[in-house]
Amino acid sequence: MRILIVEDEPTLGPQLKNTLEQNGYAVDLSTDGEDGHFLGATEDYDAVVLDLGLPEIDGLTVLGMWRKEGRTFPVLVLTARDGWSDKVAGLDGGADDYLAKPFQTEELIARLRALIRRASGNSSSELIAGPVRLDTRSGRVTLDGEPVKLTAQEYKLLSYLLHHKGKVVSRTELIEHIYDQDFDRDSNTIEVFVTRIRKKLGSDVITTIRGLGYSLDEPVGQRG
Amino acid sequence: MRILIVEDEPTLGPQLKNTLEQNGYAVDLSTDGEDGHFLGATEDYDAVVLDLGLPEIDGLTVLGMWRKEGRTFPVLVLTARDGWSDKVAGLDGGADDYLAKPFQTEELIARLRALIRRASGNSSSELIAGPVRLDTRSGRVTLDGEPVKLTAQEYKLLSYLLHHKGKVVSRTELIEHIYDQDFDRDSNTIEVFVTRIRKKLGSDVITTIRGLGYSLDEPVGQRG
DNA sequence: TCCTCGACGATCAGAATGCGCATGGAATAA
DNA sequence: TTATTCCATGCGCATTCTGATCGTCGAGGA
Repeated sequence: MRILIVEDEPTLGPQLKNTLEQNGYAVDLSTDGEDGHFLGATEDYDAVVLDLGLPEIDGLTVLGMWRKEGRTFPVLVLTARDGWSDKVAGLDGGADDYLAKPFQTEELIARLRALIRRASGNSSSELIAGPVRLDTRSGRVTLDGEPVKLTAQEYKLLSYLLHHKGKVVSRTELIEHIYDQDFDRDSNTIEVFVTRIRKKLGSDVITTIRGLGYSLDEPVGQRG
Repeated sequence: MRILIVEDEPTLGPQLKNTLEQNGYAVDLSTDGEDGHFLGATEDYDAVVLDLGLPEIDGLTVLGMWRKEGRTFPVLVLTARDGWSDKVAGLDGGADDYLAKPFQTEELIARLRALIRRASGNSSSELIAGPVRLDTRSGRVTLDGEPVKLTAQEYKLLSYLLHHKGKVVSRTELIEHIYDQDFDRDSNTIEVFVTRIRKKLGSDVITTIRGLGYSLDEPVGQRG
């Protein structure tokens, strides 16, 4: 899952980025409205954390532009003030959730998780595909009930596939959502991690659609 | 489905081509207006992605020329962000849809899909012929509800026939729309793939019109 | 109506291609 | 150091293409 943070405070921004990365997200950080807007318009994010009090362009304006341009990613709005009116304005302006500063990072993470879950149409925090279960809250993965130890990247990849179960996910899409902005697209890392995951969880968990990408639901073999 | 991209930016162009090819399209890329116009005038495309800001000849001019020459393929116009007037001019000039740069590739793909669907007169993303169903969004094919695994080329061929249900499609037309520019036209690959598809989906799905080509609905021979 | 012939399409098997997989080792982070 | 991630290489196999052969349809003549 890839997240954009638009936050100008010099300490809070990097700190958030760090925390979220430790929680298994790929994070891009932007410190002003213009750059932030550009990133949100070009790159493909699973969620955005947007501070309303930005220099240059106001956060609400950025949000409005995104929505006008048809961007649908969930946006979590941060505001400094007691800003009750800000909250209203934010939600009206197309925000999906709202958090008043100061806040505890734990809460931010919980809310982000919920946003991403909702956006991908899942109702539970536990994602299931056959014998594999992934709990987005604890970050644990089990196979037939047995806990399995996944590395960070393995987890990210599996998580993204689980969030888009049934859909064919191209290698490009995986790269875009697992890594942040600057990453060399010409490599076979995705294949490597798919191989690793298959070794740990069984080879039939992830289906290869040759020439297109990977998928989680088995495309053939249902009966009735 | 075959698509022409006219885009001069050295990174965006190839990247788009790559993405679209991963999504099962045959793609030709042209980097300037003159060449682009020539391709659009001579070859047969299912849709065109046209950047307005081109060197030499302006994109709008190219579009105008095509329309004057009687080209009817749907055109998706790309323009720089502020270009509100560009949008109006583009739509007036015969464009079918409009996307402001920067944009997300996902959205481009979705819009292209919609354009091609509309151009072929289909209203749903699901194409149906008898017991066969093809969902253009997920790329899945089912026979009597059972999922069927098709290879990339098989899928392209079937997809084109479904988009032109009822029409007799010549072998040449199929080759032109399934492969990109440079492909040896003298081969019997089409026959081979028709055979393969018939094996997977039943021999009565595709009707042979001797001397002309293939067809999906039998144009003659309904009863009652 | 039947037969013959020619042309076109269908099918098959082998060859070639290219994609995806696996592995080991280098680079990096913890 | 140890674990993880990344990269490069070679290999295997599914897919695609080619060429040859077989089958079938239809026209024309008797």
